[in-house]
Amino acid sequence: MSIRDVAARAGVSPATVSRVFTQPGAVAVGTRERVLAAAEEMHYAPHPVARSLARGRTGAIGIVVPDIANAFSAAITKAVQQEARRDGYALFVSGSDEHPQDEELWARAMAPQVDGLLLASPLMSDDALRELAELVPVVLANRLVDGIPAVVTDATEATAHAVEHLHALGHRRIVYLAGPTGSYSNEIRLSAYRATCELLGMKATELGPFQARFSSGVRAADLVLAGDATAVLAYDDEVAVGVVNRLSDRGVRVPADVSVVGFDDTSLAEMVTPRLTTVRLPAAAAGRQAVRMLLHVIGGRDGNLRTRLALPAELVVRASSGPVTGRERTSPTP
Amino acid sequence: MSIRDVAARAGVSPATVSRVFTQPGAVAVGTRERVLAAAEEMHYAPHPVARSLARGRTGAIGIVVPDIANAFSAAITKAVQQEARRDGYALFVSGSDEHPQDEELWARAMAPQVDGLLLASPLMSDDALRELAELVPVVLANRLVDGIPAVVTDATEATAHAVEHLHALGHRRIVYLAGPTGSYSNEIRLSAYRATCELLGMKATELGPFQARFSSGVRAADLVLAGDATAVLAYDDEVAVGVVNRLSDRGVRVPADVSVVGFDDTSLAEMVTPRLTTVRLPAAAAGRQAVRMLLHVIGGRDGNLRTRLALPAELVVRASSGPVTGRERTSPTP
DNA sequence: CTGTTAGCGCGTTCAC
DNA sequence: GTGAACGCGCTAACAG
Repeated sequence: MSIRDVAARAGVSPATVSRVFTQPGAVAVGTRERVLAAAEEMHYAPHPVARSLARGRTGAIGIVVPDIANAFSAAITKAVQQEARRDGYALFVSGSDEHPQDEELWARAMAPQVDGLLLASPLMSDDALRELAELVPVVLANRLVDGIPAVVTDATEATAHAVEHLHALGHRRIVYLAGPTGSYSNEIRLSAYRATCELLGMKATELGPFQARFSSGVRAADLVLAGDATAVLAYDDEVAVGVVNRLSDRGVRVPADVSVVGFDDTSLAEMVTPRLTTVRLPAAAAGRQAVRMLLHVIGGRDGNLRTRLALPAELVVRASSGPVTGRERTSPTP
Repeated sequence: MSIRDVAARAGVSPATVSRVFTQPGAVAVGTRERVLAAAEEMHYAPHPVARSLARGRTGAIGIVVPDIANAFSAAITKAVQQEARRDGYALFVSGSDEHPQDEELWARAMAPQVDGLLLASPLMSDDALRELAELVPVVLANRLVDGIPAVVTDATEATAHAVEHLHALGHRRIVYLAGPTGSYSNEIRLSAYRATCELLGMKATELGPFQARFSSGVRAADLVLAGDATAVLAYDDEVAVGVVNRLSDRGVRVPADVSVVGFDDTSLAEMVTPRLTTVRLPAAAAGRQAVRMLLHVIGGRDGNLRTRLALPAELVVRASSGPVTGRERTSPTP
């Protein structure tokens, strides 16, 4: 049942049927209704693949995230999928497992079958990114590269707030648990952390790099305890939760002995005990805006959309950060 | 740069170029290398859309999950994506937000642009499912419908183990927090719960239905406390964690006063305090097997793959379940 | 082993 | 407002 069958059934040419589905206004009302009726009866719908070939557009976009199962990636993906769907676009998803090479591989594999690509927190090189952007419209999320449109969640200010918050609680030795090297998010957080420490006259100490997962936090916790820090700024919520867990297991109380702050404010943050103080990143908004930007680049959109957008983050104070009381150079019970 | 350009450059016909990329063995070595060289120089790669149209297959499969951001859905999706990629298939993803109608809508939207569809814990009717399966190869995950291939995680036995576990700890009043009505997982859990209660001479009590999310658990906790149950079997980990949180907030200790058991064993289970006793569902294995089955149905696979697979679940005892001590008809401090 | 011939199903000029 | 003709890029059936 192709366009020809419908045409025959309705007594018109295939071209007219095509018009009915692409520019209904250009067809006489009577003809249109006759065609629609025929299509309805035959359960006809335009074949997406044939349409793609003829139009040169696929009606699909793709997204590559560091880890599909990671709560932050999932939050972005969810928003992206919803927004894409609103415009009739389907969404391809691929996870890179934080491997720059896989990332590039999957991105290139997707490129020819989509109208545009969304890269979330990509780790590949600027050059690789630019080459990719030659092949297909690309929008970056949480990464900045000259010449490529991007949406970033800007945690600079909020990170400063986090450090100030801890400082105000009396903390003078705060350690930052670094995320993946080359990650834009990590660089922003790290530099804001350093700058604020300097501003407040504290020494900046970093541990890592760590992969953005729970087990990294567990491992990091022992490293933290080996030092004299009273507060931890972890790369993301998962790491932070790992830290809290291990600390608790070792008898160190949070926040009485050590304060812990995360990043992202994924749903996890409110589910753990104590509830996590964290820097909230607008994942859903970023995902939505990235799609808008991508569809704009792909074309068809009117109005001038900005090609670079920074969405501010925000410190959310909960229960994992508190005043300094316990751990003053006294080593914890192991 | 199409197949014709490469053909011209290599001095062969388009058909030969096509063969080089589809059945290299059928082309003389010399010719093949000449073609490959030409293709290389011109950065030629077969156009996926044109290929799809000619072959009648898209090289993509789709999955519809209840909620992209849900940890269990994400775990399945991740495994599915990895397995699909191994066979060169791209993956479309769509979330239904647990709305049966959206579910059907997105599934139908995907149908014409994929070679097969994976439906995870679908809520739509059997008939809707069968109609869909007429349109495109379908494999179900965690749902059983006559005539449609399926992979299910079978929690029957493990649910019994969970109830026995609680019974052995001295619990005699266990309440089950039901998940979405019409959900296969919920039905399995519920009936196994009832059967085991009966077997052990306990009254089965249910609350719900609840949506599979944290906030549902929070709400459910108060309902639980209004009754006299000493143990809770929650539809899934998220709900269980919601229960634990609210219980803690109300001064009820877990597991000293009330024991809580979840389902899924998502990463969440090990991240919360106390660590969650839960029935582990083999999400990744189910995802992988579902893909294998789908690709088998789509065709090309040899060997006889079973069309229905049940993967056993397993009770994982952690810290949220313990002996009855506290709550013996004494109402908790609000 | 290779080339020729036909489509796959639709969109889009052009005339009418 | 409508139809005929051509092309999107590739694969498949048939010759040779």
